[in-house]
Amino acid sequence: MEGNRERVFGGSLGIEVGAVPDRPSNQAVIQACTLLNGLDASSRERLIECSHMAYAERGETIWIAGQSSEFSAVVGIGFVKMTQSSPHGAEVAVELLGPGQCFGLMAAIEGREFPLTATAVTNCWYLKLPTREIQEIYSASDAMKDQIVRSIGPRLRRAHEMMSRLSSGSVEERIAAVLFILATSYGKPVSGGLTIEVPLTRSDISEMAGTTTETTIRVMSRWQKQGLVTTDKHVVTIRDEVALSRVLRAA
Amino acid sequence: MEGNRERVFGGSLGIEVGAVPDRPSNQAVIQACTLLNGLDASSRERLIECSHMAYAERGETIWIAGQSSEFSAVVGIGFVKMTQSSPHGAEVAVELLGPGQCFGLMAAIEGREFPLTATAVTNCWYLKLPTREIQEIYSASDAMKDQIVRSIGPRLRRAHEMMSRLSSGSVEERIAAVLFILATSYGKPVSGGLTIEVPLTRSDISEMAGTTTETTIRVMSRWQKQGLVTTDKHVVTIRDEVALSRVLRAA
DNA sequence: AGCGCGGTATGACCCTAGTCATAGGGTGGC
DNA sequence: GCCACCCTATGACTAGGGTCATACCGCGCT
Repeated sequence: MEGNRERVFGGSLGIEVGAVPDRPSNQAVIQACTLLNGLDASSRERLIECSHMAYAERGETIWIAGQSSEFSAVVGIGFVKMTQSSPHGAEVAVELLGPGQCFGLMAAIEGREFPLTATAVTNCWYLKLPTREIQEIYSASDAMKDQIVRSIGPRLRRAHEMMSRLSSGSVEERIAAVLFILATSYGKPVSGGLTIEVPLTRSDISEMAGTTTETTIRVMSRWQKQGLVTTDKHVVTIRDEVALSRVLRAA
Repeated sequence: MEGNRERVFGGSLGIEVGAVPDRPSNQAVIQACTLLNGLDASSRERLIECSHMAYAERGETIWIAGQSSEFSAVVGIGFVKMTQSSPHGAEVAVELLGPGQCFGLMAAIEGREFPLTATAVTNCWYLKLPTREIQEIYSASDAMKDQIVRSIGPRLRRAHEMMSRLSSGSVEERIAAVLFILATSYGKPVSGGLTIEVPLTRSDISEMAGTTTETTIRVMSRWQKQGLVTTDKHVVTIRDEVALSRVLRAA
């Protein structure tokens, strides 16, 4: 948990990723989380009490796969990626989480080790929820179970879609697919494009597309030359949506 | 729902896949399903009443992605694969289900279209559960929600593991990984090996490994020559587990 | 100032695996 | 009995993209 130097990159759109963002309140984070927001007032109070806010710098590991789950977490400010390490040591990003999203919750409920590694993609604040309390609240709350079931459906579907894209299709397609998937969750329309409001390095993107950094750079710099995308301080903007979506369909 | 011709292949181990297997009772199928077995007696009775058994031949499509979910289903006898179609029309198998496993349940609960296509891998009997009843039972049953949450954790983990294997690693590795994953669910130790109790064509395996039929045939016939695996009537037996597991780790 | 580091950019090389083509065995249909 | 179809098998060709190497830029650290 480091200091407060100003290392601004990704400055557009008020993200200010290099700087340490303001610490949000426990309450605000829990309120922003649909999974927890449905809880009754007393459980929510209790969670607010026993949770504590933590800070992670860009690139910092929040936990590694295999660790026992003493707590799960909710993203407050910033972005967190969940990676699975492949047999060769390469990390494959399987999920990218933004404000209000839970991670490590399933492991906590089931009382097992974290299956994935959590890493901060930007400087971020996250709220640590003690496993004990989560388990108690979970077993008592019908609403929370329902919320979880409903939240997992989309996750599973995204995972299946990524699987199909990873196994068939060229690298170009996969990179384009990653950009569009990110845009659906984190895209904001701006004049002359659609900005993905997460500062990502080429290497981050390559992890998600299941390719190498070099290839991602090659593909994306070609797209930049063709005016399909632009990058400003690690923030990617899709400039020509139709042209980029043609990549998805083209051989 | 076709007839009863005898097309025996996959005869070992009492699977008799070509023949039409005996029709199981609604009750037996629901009892075999951990997700539904936890229900209270009255809900179970009701489900047994309103469900009806259906038959699908090897290769038959049970439903296709995008269809609205009038019912979900439980495998009674046989195996069903869930596939996601990639943008180029190739079907990628993301899950393989055996007796007692539910499919289409999440779509039914959420009241949305099926995200995946369900296809019979062997001749099989499956029980169709009307969406209406499932939704009612779901919303009333705390136990069912809990069961679903717990059953989905492993599915998500398997999906993430497959993602990491698909995106990094050679085709050989991926095929070996598929065999081992299948073996953990459907493997039975036999003298001199570990038999995967599902009759699968090379093409089925290639769908799961995200590669082509030809490459799968090439790789597996080489393994056969080296004595790592054998195939009898589409049933694969791992003969040399340590050698095959070395493939996972190698280059 | 100088160094180190992380990210971007680009070229050369080569190997993996996808594509296309061809053939043989087993099974069901007519 | 013959044809058609599916599955297995194998060869030849090619290209996509992974690997290695090199360079440049901006930034922070000493």
